[in-house]
Amino acid sequence: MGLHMGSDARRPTLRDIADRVGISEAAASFALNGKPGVSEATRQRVLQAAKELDWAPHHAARALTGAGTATVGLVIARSAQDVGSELFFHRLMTGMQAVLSRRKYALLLQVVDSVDEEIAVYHAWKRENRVDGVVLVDLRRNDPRPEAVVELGLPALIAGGPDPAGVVPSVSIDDAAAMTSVMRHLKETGHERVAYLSGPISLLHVHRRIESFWRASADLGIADCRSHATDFSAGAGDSATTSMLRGDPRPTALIYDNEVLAVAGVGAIRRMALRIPEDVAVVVWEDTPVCTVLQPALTALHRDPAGFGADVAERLLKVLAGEKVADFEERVPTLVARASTVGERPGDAD
Amino acid sequence: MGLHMGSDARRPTLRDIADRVGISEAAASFALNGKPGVSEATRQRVLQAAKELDWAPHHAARALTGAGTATVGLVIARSAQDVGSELFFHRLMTGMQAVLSRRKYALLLQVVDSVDEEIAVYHAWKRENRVDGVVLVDLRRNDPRPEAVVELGLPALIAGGPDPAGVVPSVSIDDAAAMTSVMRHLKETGHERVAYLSGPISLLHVHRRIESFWRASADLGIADCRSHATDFSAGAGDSATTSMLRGDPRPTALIYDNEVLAVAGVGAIRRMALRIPEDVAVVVWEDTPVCTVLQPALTALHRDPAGFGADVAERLLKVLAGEKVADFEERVPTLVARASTVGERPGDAD
DNA sequence: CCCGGCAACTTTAGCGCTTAAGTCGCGTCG
DNA sequence: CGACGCGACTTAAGCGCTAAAGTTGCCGGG
Repeated sequence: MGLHMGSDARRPTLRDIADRVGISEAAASFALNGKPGVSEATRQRVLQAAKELDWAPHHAARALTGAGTATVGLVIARSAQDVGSELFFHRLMTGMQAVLSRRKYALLLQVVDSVDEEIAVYHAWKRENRVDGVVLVDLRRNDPRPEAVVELGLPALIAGGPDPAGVVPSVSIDDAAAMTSVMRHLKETGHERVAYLSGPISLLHVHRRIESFWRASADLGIADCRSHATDFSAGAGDSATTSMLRGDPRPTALIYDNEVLAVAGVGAIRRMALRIPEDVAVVVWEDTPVCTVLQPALTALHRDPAGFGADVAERLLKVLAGEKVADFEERVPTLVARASTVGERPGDAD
Repeated sequence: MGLHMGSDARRPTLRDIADRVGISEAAASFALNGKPGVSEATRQRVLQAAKELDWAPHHAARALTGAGTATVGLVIARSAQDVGSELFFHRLMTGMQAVLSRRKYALLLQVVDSVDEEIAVYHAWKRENRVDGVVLVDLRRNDPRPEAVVELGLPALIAGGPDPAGVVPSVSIDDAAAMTSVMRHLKETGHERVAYLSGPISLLHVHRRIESFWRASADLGIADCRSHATDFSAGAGDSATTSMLRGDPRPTALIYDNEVLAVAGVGAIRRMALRIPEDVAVVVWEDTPVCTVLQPALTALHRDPAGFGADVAERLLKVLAGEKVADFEERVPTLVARASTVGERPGDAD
């Protein structure tokens, strides 16, 4: 029924096209790749034949002759995949995909348990020639990955750099500026005591945020600041919030490094019968659907993971094309002020 | 520094191994693939040489000789990727990966905007020989995809079936049983008027849930039931909740099809100054971190997306191996009763 | 003692495509 | 008018691996 093309219908090859047009395979190849060596007339006939036969280059065959694999790899270490950042990851990936697929590149995904395994995957990919390049995410302090991929000769790009060692180009998010905008906002809304509940310091971006937190504290003259590292879990969010708020004097504003932490924190705040934002203001470092839907809505740092992913992919493709690419800094995340810091403002059209 | 293996160091091939051992390429190939035709002694020497040279089969070369591509594809249509289900998807994927990578399979990912584009991707993958098989997600009513992959001769498996047409095997979740358990729970906690805020009926699983909802309503004798389809958005969750609760008599329990809907709904409920669960009980069809962290914690249907993904991958691999696989039903999601239906029970250790 | 048969290889061919190195006819320049 | 250059192809080789079809050398049976 209809044009039946079962699995047995051998896919067309260059041979078929060549035969149909009455030329050699090589000529057909030239024509299809826009190379010189065929007349325009012939080229057209080849193109036509290719279309009629529904021909497409055999991916493996191409890869075998030296063209790349048209595939980029992404390894997700399970630790980087805690519940708080899954959404971010997912969007990063889909963002990457948007540009990759436009360029006919595929995304190869792998989930592993540790950084060591991750490096093992890079080895395997390289040995088997499975990918042309990889994206490194969630850099840690003293991360062995940049060195590893360089040594392997595996083109790479860091999502969320910059690379301290400077050996792998990166696309990064300006955590310092973002933190500054958060602190400025808190300063402007009258806070003098703010606590930052961060993720694990082993993560490079967390480390940077903490540094900026203290710098901003100094620069803006916010006298009483404290920070506390968590493991990103709800439990940690709850207990850290509780102990912070037991302090005397207690902080008037809390910054949470992710959504899970924040929602747990809000729960703890409520349990202590404190009001948001009158008693404590809350800011979250990631704008997720939950932020807008909670009551009060949470002021959040809004970034664009998909756009980030797109930039990452774009630059990785440049690396693959042999271009030297410089480190790139994303647009600074914007602070979206909501009720959790500014209170209900009826006229707050949005 | 250390064992340097720059990108220029040509990767070893069968030739290298053969030379080193002093046999032919073919013999080496036999040895490495456990085929008869070489003595055990030789086989060992080949294996040894392969290890020493850090050899691995060239993926493209293998694919070219008829072996598969050791890659399975997954296309995500952007519509299926609304904020409420991103988490589910992400976990599904990582679950698939767990089994795929163990078998040396890779996951190829693609994001598209429509079902048509999705089918186009399958065509392209097939033509270019990029994948051995694909996973179909988020089946709709009259979905053209099962037919399409069959016609293409592209092995496939449906995640979240069963396929109404019965042409593609599936791994499915028993929505009917799940819905029944929800309804039974509500009946037991004394509800006689329940409203179901579902996703779009065009989705097969939503359709099934709605059907089961009504069946359960009849079976359990829950007199006053109503259901309302939404687009999964927070806005819809808010407005649908509001209008439901304006009904007279108003429902005493609300079932939400996903997290975003639920959180928005809880917001609306609060705005109407109703108490949870005293005035309205709430159940969510997906257990996410937010459920446990909200106050009151939300009773939720807990499934295991990663386990689901693993099952899907496993069965797809069987299909690829040429085995006939029957439709498979996952363990029924379990209802996790929390404060939003049963109230605060201090003795509720967990 | 010769031949079939078998184990243990080797040779050859080929997967689908690219590319370097021809080949051939034709217009052109000295 | 002949060598030369060039456009338009064709041939051949090869990417790394697999698999079918040889090729040995050795052993046992008739």
